[in-house]
Amino acid sequence: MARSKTPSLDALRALLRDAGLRCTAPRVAVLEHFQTHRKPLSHGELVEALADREFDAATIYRNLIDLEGAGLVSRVNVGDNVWRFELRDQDAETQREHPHFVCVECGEISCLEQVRIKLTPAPGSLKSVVNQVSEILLKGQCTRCA
Amino acid sequence: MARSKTPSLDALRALLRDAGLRCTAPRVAVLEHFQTHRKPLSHGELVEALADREFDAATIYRNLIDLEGAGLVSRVNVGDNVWRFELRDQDAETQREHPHFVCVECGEISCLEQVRIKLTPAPGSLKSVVNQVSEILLKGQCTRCA
DNA sequence: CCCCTACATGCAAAGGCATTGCAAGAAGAT
DNA sequence: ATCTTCTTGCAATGCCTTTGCATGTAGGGG
Repeated sequence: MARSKTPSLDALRALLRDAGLRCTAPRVAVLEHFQTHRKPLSHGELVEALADREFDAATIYRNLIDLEGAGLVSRVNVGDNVWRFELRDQDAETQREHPHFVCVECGEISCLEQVRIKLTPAPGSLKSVVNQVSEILLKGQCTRCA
Repeated sequence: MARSKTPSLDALRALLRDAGLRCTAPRVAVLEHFQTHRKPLSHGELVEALADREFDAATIYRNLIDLEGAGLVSRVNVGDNVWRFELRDQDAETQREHPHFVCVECGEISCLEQVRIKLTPAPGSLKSVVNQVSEILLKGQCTRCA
């Protein structure tokens, strides 16, 4: 099966159905937008992006929560006190959370899909506190702002 | 000079003065509290902790901002959409930002002072986007919640 | 030691995003 | 086609963050 680069609406509907969610216009629209904008988006950004569809903001909000609950999107916080959501990789077990990088100057958010991060336990603190790392956020300066 | 374990009020005042800030009761109180509670605290937590002093919440809020601007405290966001502040290491150049770890279950925040983190650029994405990393946040499960 | 000015505080209010209650509406099974 | 259950719209609330403005005070100068 080819990697569905095509935002086939039917595929999205199937995705929703399989997740146990009803296929409603707002949900499909949200998923479709994520499909074509593969990076963390806030509720507000999504509402604005779909403004022409005239969905209620609360509906989109609850859809994001629902999609998160269904595992279709994941919620990330890049440090500006605004929740963001992004499409989760649905490819079976390939599914791996990736670190995010936020430029402290321009605010651009990047998904570091390819980067490996290694924690060196050093002395004692790490092992005594950290059991498992599930999310990584890096902040700094991006190359464009350098 | 010994590492000032003593929350000497005079030392705190000097710290403020050197930072170009006036020594007011709220500021000293805030710094003193940080001195004895060395971990990220939110504005709300601070207000509550200093409730008996009856400082205005807005005053404490602005003090946090001022202290941050002066480099005495740093602002961190552990992913719960609430700003937190913590005392910054003032020891000359020893001063190094450390990664933070937040347990997604109990919410406990840990400062990983000793941990070294290595980013493996892998393919292309890292180098093309990241110029400099200044802040690291890890989330996961702590050993107590394991 | 008193005076002055710039900076800080208190009080109040506004803004933004997150979250929820409720009645009307629509998806999907029968 | 009908019915049940999940969703949507609309409105309102809550919490945290942020700011305006008049009053008060720290700290330098006289």
